Amino acid sequence: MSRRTASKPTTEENPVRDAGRFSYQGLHRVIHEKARLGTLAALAANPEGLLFNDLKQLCSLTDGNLSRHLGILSDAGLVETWKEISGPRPQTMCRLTVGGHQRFAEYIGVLETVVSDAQAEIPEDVRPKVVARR
Amino acid sequence: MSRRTASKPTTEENPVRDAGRFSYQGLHRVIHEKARLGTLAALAANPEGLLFNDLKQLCSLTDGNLSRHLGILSDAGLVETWKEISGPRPQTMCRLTVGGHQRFAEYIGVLETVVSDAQAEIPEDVRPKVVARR
DNA sequence: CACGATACTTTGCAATGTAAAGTTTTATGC
DNA sequence: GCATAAAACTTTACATTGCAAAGTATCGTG
Repeated sequence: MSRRTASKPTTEENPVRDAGRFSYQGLHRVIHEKARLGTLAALAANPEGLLFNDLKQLCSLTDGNLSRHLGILSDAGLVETWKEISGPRPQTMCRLTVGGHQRFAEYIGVLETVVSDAQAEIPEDVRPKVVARR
Repeated sequence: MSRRTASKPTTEENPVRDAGRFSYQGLHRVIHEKARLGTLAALAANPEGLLFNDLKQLCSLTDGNLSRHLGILSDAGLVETWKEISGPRPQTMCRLTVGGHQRFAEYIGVLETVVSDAQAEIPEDVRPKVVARR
């Protein structure tokens, strides 16, 4: 079991032929930031939208933090927010825009590439398994 | 084909039960930053190590940029660098440390979670396929 | 109608990603 | 053999931005 499962190193003998191979241009900052990535993932998992407070809990963010990140995501056209008047006081609802959904999907596609690049070289005995949560 | 393939929204009716579900604590900044993620992926793909310049090309980074990021990765104990005197002038070689390899693998494990979280809710027709490169 | 709670928003600081300029060492032309 | 250029990094400075603490506005309650 000492042989690596993967093929020989990608760049063996001539690394420059693969210039830009690991630049991951698609990892745009607006989405890549951890808090916003979590936010988008939560919204993607709840297409009907989420209340500000639920989103806050799901992503373990403070009020100020979520507010700022939502602002950034709104400015980027990835999410939309509106006031909902169901209940005692109005609350902010948010959801992905159509474009946001698309761009998030593209970003995830790049992440898949990163993961498969990495799995090609990380031996199984070191690689943690993905397990179901809770 | 209009039904979503995934189960009902994770947080339906009671989002708070899933508090922290999308906080992605394992996405540590040292690794998560795009330039460093690319650097680590390149080094993981070349376990024997890479020259400063080859790494620079592979990740499409400037000299100063790579230098700084390598410094950060070294300080964090993820990579090690040394001078190699093969050739006309000494060049810097870098490779993952054992711990760096391990921590990178853990990080990738979290990324897998992010990807599978996202894939659960992104319909296939919007989801870009992962294709072989070049 | 004062007081507290809820639901955010704004502000300020500290961290850091990026590029331009600087440094050191080695070849090369005159 | 000295000046100039190139290679290989390193340092510096600036602009961005993530985060938390403080601030604001609205609503229920006694």
